[in-house]
Amino acid sequence: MAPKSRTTLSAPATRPRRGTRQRSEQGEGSSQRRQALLDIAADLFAEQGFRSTTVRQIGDAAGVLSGSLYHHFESKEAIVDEILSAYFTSLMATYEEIVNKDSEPAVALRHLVRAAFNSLDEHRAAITVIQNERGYLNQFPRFEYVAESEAEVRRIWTKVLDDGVASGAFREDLDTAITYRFLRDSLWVAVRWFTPSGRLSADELADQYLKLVMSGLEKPSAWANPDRPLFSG
Amino acid sequence: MAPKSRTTLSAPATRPRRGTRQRSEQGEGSSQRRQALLDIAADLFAEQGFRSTTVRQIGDAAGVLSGSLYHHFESKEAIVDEILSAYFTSLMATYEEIVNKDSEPAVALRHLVRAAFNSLDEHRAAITVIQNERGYLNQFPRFEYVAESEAEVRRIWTKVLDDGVASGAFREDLDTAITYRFLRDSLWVAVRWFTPSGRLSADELADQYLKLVMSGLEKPSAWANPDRPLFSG
DNA sequence: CGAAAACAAGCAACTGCTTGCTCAAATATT
DNA sequence: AATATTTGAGCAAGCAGTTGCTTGTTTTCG
Repeated sequence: MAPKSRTTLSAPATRPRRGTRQRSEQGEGSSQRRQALLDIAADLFAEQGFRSTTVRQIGDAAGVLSGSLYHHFESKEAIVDEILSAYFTSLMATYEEIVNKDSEPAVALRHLVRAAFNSLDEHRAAITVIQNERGYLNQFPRFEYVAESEAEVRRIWTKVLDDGVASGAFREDLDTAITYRFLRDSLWVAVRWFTPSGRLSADELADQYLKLVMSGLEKPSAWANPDRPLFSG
Repeated sequence: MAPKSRTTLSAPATRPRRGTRQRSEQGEGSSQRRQALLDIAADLFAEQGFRSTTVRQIGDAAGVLSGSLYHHFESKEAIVDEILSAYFTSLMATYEEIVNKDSEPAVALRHLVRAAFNSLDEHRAAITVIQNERGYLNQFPRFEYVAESEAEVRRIWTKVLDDGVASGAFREDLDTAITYRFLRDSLWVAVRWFTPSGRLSADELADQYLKLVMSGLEKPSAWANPDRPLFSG
């Protein structure tokens, strides 16, 4: 698994660069078979991580010899690459929609939290791989976009927090940088135990989480209005 | 790295007791060299994970050929085993001390949180490996104690939360099981970014965290006493 | 048909681990 | 003190199996 100076970038990269003939619309070709293989690989990556998953395991799970995978994908790395880019593309679209609404910070935060929980199941593999293998992937130019996208995500969340502090919705002594890390960690790591078939749905879990995070563990003191809303909006 | 039906236990079986004195009950011997090798391996495990770290990398980092490691350790698994058991032994001792004090739930919680942050640096490798490789290690009887210890940890934390709800210190509508998971996740995953040489010390970070988690993001309403303590105790 | 998909076989590099040996320092015996 | 023995630590070489990937051929099927 040497770096192997392949220059292809992320998924939207245009060149299939496969041999002589360029079959129409290849590369991004979306045969169902191809997508099925991606899903199978994603499941394994989510379970065992990227490095610890072998191409032979992927082949076995797909009922195919490992060599046959290379008819569909350039390399094992190309497989995660597609999984990761799909995740970030989807995530960024969701975020765009949320922040473009220009809602109150507390409302925007709720939308972000819900979006996070709702993405856990569909993008389990991407989230797991990024968490467990960020350092490793960072070595490769191919995966530079991962760090860039993460920075963008951080900017979006932090802005919502900062806006909330500025508008008086959140406590003014909030360290938004650290708060973001706590939120991000607890949200994304939930990928390890959250399943939509469990006791709580993604939205219910998001609401539980918001209640905890907005109002805290502590019981409101007796002299405080017991009916005050958990969060405004 | 298959489970491998564990046939040879090697050395101690055949060898008769050494002459006059017997020390070094084999394996548990703790020369400084041995400890140094453990530390080196721990750093690599923390950086790359257990499965992705090779014995040759450990050897290289120690300035030794990989084969020489087997003079000190039975196997690569034996190395993580020692790292993990050391962690749990230390953690349980700390917990014992905390819960034996029988303090108020909010105080006990604070102690638990501080203990968690303070363990991050010293036990970085153990915490990282457990997080990223729990599923894999669970396959082996050798590592059964990991799951058992984790369950014990969960019991301890959950009891503190339940006590807090019962005593009225924490809000009564708290789902303590879910709350524990959120707390655990955000605390333990901080191992990825926390360094004691950073902006905040472990205790300072613990206090930031407690402030967030006890009182929440939301600004106390105007009619509430602005001087109410963040947590009692 | 002819393209898409899979197979069979294998390569070079790497995996955890074992073996037989060296060698200096510590310990025991004379 | 001088000699003999044991021990701790390591090296060099290599094992059997696994890794990602390649190549040439065969099957499947619209």
